[in-house]
Amino acid sequence: MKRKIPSSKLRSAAFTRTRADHQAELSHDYVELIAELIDEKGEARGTDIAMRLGVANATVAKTMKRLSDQGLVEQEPYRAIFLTGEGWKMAEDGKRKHQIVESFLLALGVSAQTAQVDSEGIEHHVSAETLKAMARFLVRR
Amino acid sequence: MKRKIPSSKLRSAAFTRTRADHQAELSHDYVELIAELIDEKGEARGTDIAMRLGVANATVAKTMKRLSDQGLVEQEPYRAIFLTGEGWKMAEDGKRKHQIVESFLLALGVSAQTAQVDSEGIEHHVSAETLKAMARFLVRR
DNA sequence: TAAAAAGTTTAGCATTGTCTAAACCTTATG
DNA sequence: CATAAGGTTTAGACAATGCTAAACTTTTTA
Repeated sequence: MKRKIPSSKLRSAAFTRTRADHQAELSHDYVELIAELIDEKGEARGTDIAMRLGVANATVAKTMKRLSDQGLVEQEPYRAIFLTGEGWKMAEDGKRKHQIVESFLLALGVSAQTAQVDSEGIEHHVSAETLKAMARFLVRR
Repeated sequence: MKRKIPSSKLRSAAFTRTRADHQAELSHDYVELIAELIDEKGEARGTDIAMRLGVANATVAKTMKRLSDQGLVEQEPYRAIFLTGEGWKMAEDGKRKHQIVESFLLALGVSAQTAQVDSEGIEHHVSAETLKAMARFLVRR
């Protein structure tokens, strides 16, 4: 009973998804960095986030409000930023994905630096199925 | 004389690149679709673009103005849209990339539908080096 | 060929993510 | 412990991308 999905439908869906993805990606990047900073230093401060991400302090402050509304981070005014349970889950998930993709690219034979940079970009667009295939490749190759 | 690039620098660069990529992605998607429509029907009309991409007519009109400013498309008022030389180059480049990534995912063992969807997302984040590695894999596997 | 239908453009608005500059707290230091 | 230095927040601006509604042009059709 499987019907072929018309490619125009698929395209429109993919395009719509792209828009949503871009917002999600930003959240992921911020959340993952906050997790790293907490691991490294015990807390994540606005300035540190701004510096590492290469954006202005004000941008970080505004983004933190959004992430807070989304239930991903917790923050008191003028204090450092922490992750909620959900935030941690997202960060760990991202890290896992990232590691698989990066290792995969290395195994494929690209340079360490390219693997690092490309995996940041690719990480957010890899479905569970593709991720599994990459993991399989790493084991079986 | 090679110095190790600090990971914070790399991250900021990657993040910055991500922002630029997101803007470029939209242009790419529009341009590639226009190319497809011209191949299929001889011309690309606003309504067709809007329908396939799932956006409003007005959005297409606005985007076309931007693409025109960027020298990617050509258009007379109330007439169909065509690509400039640069536009064609971009479209062909994207198509080539897309095909490599999609074939690669298939070769990796993911389903046809996942390959189609994921390749749309991944395509825009793959460097020349990674693309080459994927092509090599396709040939040598 | 005049009227209806279809397509395109313009106007005006909303949202997101960024910035700079200024105001505001907190921490460190003399 | 007063003040300077350093972080944080707020205000206001801007560009990109999207929308709806209305105006306008082109094409179709009766």
